[in-house]
Amino acid sequence: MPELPEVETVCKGLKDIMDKRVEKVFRSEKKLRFETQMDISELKNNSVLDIKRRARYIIIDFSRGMSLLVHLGMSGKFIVVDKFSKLKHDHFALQFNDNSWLVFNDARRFGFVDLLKSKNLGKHKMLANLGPEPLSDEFNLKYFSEQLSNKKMNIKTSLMDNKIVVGVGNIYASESLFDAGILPDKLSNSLKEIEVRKLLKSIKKIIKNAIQANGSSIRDYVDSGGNAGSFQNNFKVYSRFEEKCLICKDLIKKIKQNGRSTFYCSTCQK
DNA sequence: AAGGTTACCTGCCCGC
DNA sequence: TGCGGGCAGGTAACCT
Repeated sequence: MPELPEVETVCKGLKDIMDKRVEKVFRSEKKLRFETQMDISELKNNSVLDIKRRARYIIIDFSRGMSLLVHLGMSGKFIVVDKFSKLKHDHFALQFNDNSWLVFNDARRFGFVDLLKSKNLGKHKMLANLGPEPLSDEFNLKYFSEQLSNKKMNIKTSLMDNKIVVGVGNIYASESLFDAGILPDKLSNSLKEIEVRKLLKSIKKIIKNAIQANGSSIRDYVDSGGNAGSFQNNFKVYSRFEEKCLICKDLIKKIKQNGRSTFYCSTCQK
């Protein structure tokens, strides 16, 4: 499901649960990506101190030095509801002292929930080797040029490499390359400085705009309040195979790169 | 050792 | 209507 703008939107919505105290915990029988390090019943009687995002991971800090690390995978939802109805793909839930519930629902179960000591977060295998946030100052021209100059793989695959920059997934990789006017199958180390500069700017712009639109909803993405995003209305190429390019009217093309669909305009992108 | 391929899952949509 | 194939927003363990 989610790329950075979607996870950011979910996180913003979760501010509702700030300071609430956990009264009950629920875990389904089904396996997620992996099991929690600590027993989730440890959360009982502890309060939510903070909610953060790093890359596509959601971090909820609780009292007594515990943190919940959550990834939504492809199909995960993290929703606050008044009544918990144990739907088919509900795998984890917390009931708070005001009787509201925080529910993790994930049909494909590529996501996970982990509970660990906050001080161990930095060492967590999923967080330890991440590149910079796309909107941060560390993601700058010097850094980006250096990273790409080492890479022989196509530029679209590099954009989706979390060691280079986090949070840019299949949608925003295609959209950023279109915005920058760069063909997705160019080799990363073949980009000229002016192209790297353009691409850097486009990634930041697209991610920023998508956050403002509360993310993109294609099939089933919803935020913590159950609301869809609207950035799908701004797609220039993604999921527009054989539709007219909004700029030049030529037909949008689709190719497979690393097993994932890439959309682009062969006239506007060089 | 970088870079490509496969696995992990369920659901939906399309063509036959 | 049913069934098989292909596809889906992610990540990392495997191979070469």
